[in-house]
Amino acid sequence: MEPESKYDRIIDASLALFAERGFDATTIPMIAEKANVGAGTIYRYFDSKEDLVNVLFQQSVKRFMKKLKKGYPAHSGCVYEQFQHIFRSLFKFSQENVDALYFLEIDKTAHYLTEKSREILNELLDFIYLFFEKGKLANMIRSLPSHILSAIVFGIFVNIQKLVRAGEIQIPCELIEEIEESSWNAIKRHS
Amino acid sequence: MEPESKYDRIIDASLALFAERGFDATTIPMIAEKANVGAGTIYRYFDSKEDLVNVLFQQSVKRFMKKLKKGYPAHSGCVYEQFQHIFRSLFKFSQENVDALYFLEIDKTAHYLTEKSREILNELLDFIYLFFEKGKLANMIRSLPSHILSAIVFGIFVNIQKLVRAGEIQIPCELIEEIEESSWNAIKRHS
Amino acid sequence: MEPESKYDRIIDASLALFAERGFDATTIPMIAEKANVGAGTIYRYFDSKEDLVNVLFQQSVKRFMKKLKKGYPAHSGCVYEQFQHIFRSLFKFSQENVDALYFLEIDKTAHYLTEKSREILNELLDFIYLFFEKGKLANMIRSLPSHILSAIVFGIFVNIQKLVRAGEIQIPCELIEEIEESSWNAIKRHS
Amino acid sequence: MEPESKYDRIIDASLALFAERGFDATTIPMIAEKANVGAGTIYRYFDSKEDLVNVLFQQSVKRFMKKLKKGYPAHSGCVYEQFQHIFRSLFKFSQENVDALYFLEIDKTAHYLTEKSREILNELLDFIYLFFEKGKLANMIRSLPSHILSAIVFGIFVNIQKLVRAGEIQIPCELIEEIEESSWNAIKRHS
DNA sequence: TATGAATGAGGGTTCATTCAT
DNA sequence: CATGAATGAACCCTCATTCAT
Repeated sequence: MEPESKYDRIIDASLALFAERGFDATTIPMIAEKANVGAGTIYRYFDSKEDLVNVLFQQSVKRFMKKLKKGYPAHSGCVYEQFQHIFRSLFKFSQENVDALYFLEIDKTAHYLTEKSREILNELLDFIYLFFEKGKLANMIRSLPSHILSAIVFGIFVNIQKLVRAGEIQIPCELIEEIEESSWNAIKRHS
Repeated sequence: MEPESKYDRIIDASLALFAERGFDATTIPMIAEKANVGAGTIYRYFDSKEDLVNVLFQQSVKRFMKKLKKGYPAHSGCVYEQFQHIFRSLFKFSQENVDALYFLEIDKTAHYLTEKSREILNELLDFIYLFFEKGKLANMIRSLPSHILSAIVFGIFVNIQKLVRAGEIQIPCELIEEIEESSWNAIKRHS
Repeated sequence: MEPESKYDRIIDASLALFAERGFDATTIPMIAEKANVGAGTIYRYFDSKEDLVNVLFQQSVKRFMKKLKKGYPAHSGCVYEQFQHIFRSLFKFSQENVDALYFLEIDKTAHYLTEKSREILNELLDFIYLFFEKGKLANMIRSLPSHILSAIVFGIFVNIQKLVRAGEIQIPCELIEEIEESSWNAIKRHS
Repeated sequence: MEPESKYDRIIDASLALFAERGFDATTIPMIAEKANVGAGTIYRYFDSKEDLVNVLFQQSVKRFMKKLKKGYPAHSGCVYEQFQHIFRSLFKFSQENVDALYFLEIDKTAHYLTEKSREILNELLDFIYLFFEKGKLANMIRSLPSHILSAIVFGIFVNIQKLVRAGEIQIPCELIEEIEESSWNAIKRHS
């Protein structure tokens, strides 16, 4: 018997496969084999393949948001400190689950996402956008639309994470401060 | 009769569909209908769906590379000028064909890419990497691995382009200089 | 705990479901839920779904046959009296168990019936046929093959019973004498 | 190559199988094999298995209704003549297509029938009911609800037709007049 | 004895690909 | 050359049946 419960094995296997191949190219038999369960077993835990991906999506977004909000220096007023918190949350999150980051890369318009999933993603985005709005008011952040600023930070991070998953970078830990600074430079206001 | 040749119509239709829906969610009948040809006709020009996507991929990468090399200030020695050229090539390329950019967003590990396609992508990457290596030697670029620097620039651009295609940004033309500066700030050496 | 034994609850639940939905559209989980037992429990009492339906079939046919034979005026010689007994047995049987009648409506060629079940049905038919044969000899019954005469009487009754189960007739009790007469008219010899 | 078109072969094969085994016990592979076509081919002609059965149902009911209305002595006023027409239409219809009669035996509440199908069946039933209503007014028909009278006539005919399909009766042609009379006796008013 | 989680064969259906026209 | 009807492998999913508890 495997160390994990069947549910966990299905979660892990499908997360890995979705991250590697995408939703449409991942088949239920693939997930079943990787999770070492029967194909039918997946349907004891999830209504459908679509349900499964949405559970994973919502779980991932919620976990990231929890990590983000935990210890967020909302009242320090220091924009850079807040940025650092966001960036390091992203890093820690990706360290804990390389594959879950796949969902932060997903297009909001992905055809298999439910309305509920989109709502949850929007909660995350609202949080991020708020940071940028405040940062702009404080004259610390570039005067760009918040969704563009967001696209910049996440674009950088997610694209680098792809390299990690592809095995092209072993331990980005040492570089992470450099990348953090680089990201900050991308969005900060250069007086 | 349509203005374009059947071959071109197939190319255009499949490019648009792959960009909109992804490879796996795009079917041959969909392409045939959009291209206004019979499904069988596609197989007169391409061996398979996989062949088609690889032709498109290679064509897109090659076109971008051509644009990149044309007028590239290789000998000026000015790193910033070179960066500007790269960034503006990217922008012009995306202006001329919104859909082709889909392939610059594609993971090198996409399950349908052939070895040949990966090689061609690597040619592009080598060019980009060379720029970064020289830039680092010239003390103009951050001391980060070149594939990370590349991931930063392309991560920013492609992620923003997603917003364009999603219709969330109407005319990024006005913002493009801002974004260019932002990207440059992300990679340049801040003494 | 339910009033009935688990066996009885399975019998009742499956009978109701087969009558309502048919054999093929009834699933074991459905039966288990309605009977308030685990799905596996059904297999402690029956070898298979097919076995279950055959047990029900045979039980139903036997019960009806028992009712038919009980008090049958075999020696009165009065064909009409005998017919009345048959018809009223059918009616009483359907009153006592609306669902069991499902099996008298079943085609002898139903794909899930075993040879044994067919034999038992034939025993019933033989009894019925004998009645018709004697009735014809006594010049009381139309000169038609017995299986046709049988098809007439059962066709009428079972088809009307369908209306009852569909809820289109509330209380056929008042009409039953009319229907009995109608059925008798269909088969009796009109001199 | 078979004599019929693929469409016709699918129609014939599925009609035979539905009549023999019922909707739920008939599988698409079964139909494909009997029709000598690929399974996928069925979906070029029908949206789904449900669509197929509804097409067959509506076709059958419409054909029967057409036959029924053709030459119907609506204005003769002679109830017996009208009954004869109905009965003989039923007979001719069953002669032309043994299997199509399956659908006149179908429960109106069958889970796979669409609303459209039910409407079409109701048109047929309205026609039949009207005959009975007029017959009762003319004091020629028993004073029973029309749907019961209808159940009687169709119950008889369809049940006998089952014997034909089971191969238990070879040529009912000779007996048909007897059966017609028998059916008439079942519903006519015996003064 | 009783359970229901687990299974995998087989259901309905889609779609990349072929080929007769 | 061009087509689209035809195919069947493989998709997602259900459910009869088994078996560890």
